[in-house]
Amino acid sequence: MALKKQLRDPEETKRRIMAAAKVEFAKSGLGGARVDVIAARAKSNKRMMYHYFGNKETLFKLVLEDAYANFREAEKALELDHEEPITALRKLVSFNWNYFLENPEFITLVNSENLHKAKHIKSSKRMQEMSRNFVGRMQSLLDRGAIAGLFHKNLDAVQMQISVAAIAYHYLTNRYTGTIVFERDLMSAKALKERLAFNIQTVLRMVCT
Amino acid sequence: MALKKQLRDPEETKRRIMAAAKVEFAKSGLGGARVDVIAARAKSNKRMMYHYFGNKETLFKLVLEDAYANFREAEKALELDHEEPITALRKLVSFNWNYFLENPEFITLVNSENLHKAKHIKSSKRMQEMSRNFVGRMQSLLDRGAIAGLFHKNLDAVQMQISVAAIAYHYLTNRYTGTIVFERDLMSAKALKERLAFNIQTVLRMVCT
DNA sequence: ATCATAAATAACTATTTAGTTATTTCAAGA
DNA sequence: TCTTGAAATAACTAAATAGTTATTTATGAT
Repeated sequence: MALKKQLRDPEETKRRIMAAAKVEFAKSGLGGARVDVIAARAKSNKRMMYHYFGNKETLFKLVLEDAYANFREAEKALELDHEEPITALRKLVSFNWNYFLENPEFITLVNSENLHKAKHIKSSKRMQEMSRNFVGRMQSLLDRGAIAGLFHKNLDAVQMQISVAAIAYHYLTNRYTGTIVFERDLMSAKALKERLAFNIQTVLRMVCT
Repeated sequence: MALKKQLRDPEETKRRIMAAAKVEFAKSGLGGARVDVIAARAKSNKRMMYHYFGNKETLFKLVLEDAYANFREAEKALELDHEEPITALRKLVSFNWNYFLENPEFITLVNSENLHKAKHIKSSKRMQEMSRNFVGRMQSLLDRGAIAGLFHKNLDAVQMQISVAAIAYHYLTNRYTGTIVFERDLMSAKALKERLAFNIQTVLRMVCT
C-alpha cells in the first residue's frame, strides 16, 4: 500500500504549502500574495504554514531558493561539456528560452526578490553553493570554443551568462507591456519560434570569430 | 512675484502627488505601495489623492504612462536620423543603458505592470500613440545601415529594440540577485563601464556585416 | 488497548489599509 | 467686504490581513 494517502503526512503537507506558495507568490509577488490564499490552495490552513515555515517571508525565501535550485539542476543536466562548442551554445540558449517559457513563475519570483533588493537570499548559503559552478560551466564552454578557434578570446563568462539570460528573460517578463508597445502578439507560436531563432543567432554573432 | 508659493495650487498638488506616487510605486510595486505613504510624501493627504485621481490604480496608470512618455521623449530627443548608422546605434545602446541606470523607477514600474499583465495600460490611447514612432526610428536606422552595406539586411526592428533594451534592463533590474549569483559587485563604476562597453560590442556584432 | 506527541483545524485578534464623511480654510469675483 | 465654490484637512469606517490561541484528532511507541 505504498500509495495509500495518509491522513497525517507532514512532508506532504509542507510540500503542498510550498507548491501553493509558489503559485501565489508568482502570481502576486511577495507583497501582493495572501497567506489565506496559500493555505486554501494547499488544502491546508494558515496555522500549518506558520508551524512549518514561521512566517510569510521565510516561506518566500524557501520557495525562491527552490526555484533557483530547480533551474540550476536542469541546466546542469544538459551536460554541455560533452558537446561541440557551437552546438553546446545553441543548446544553452534554447534551454534558457524554454525554461523561462515553461516556468514563468521563476521569472516573477526573481523579479519580486529584486524589488526587495534580494534581502531574502542575501545571506543564503544554499544560494551561494548553487551558483558556484554555474559561471564555471560557461567559462569552460567559452574556453573550448576559443581553443578550437571558433570563438573570440577573452570573452567574459559572467557578461555572457547575463546576456544569454537577458535576451530570453526580458522578452518574456515584459511580454504584456511588449504586446502593447509593439502592437504585435509576442506570444504566438510563430513569434516564439522566431525569437528563439533570433536569440541563437544573436549569441553566435556575439562569440563567433 | 512669479515664484510666490500659493497656499492653494491644484496643479502643483497633483504634481506632488504624482511624484510621490512614482517613488512609492517604484519602491514597493503597485501591491506593496501604501496610499498613506504617498499622501504623506506628497505633503498632501489621501482625500486630495482620491479627489484628483479617483483611486490607487488610476494613479498608478497615470504614473506609468508618464514614465513611458518621459522615456520616449528622451529617446526622440537623441535625433539619431542625422547620425551615421554605427554612431547612431552606439548612441542608442548607451542611451538605453544610461536611462535605465539614472531612472531605476522606470524599470520597477514596468515590472509591476507586467506582474499585473499590463491591465492598466492595455487600452490606453496615450500609450499607443507614444509607441507608434518608436519602432519606426529603429527600422530607419537599420535600413540606412543596410543600404550603406554596414549592417545585415532584413534585421527585424522589433527584435532589435527588445534586445537593445534587454541587455541593459536585465542586468540592472536583476542587479541584486545578480550580485549574489555571480559573487561580483555588478554596480561598481568599473563594472558599469565594462557592461556598457560589452553591450555596445554585442549590438554591433549583432548587426554589422 | 492506551498514552504521549505531533498534526491538523477553526475561531479569534490586533493592526493595517483603501476609501469616505464631515468640516474648515482660502481666494476670486461681485 | 461679502459670498460662494473649490482646495485642503482630519477623523472615521468597513474590510482585509498577518499572525495566534485554544482545541481536537490521528498515529506510533509501549
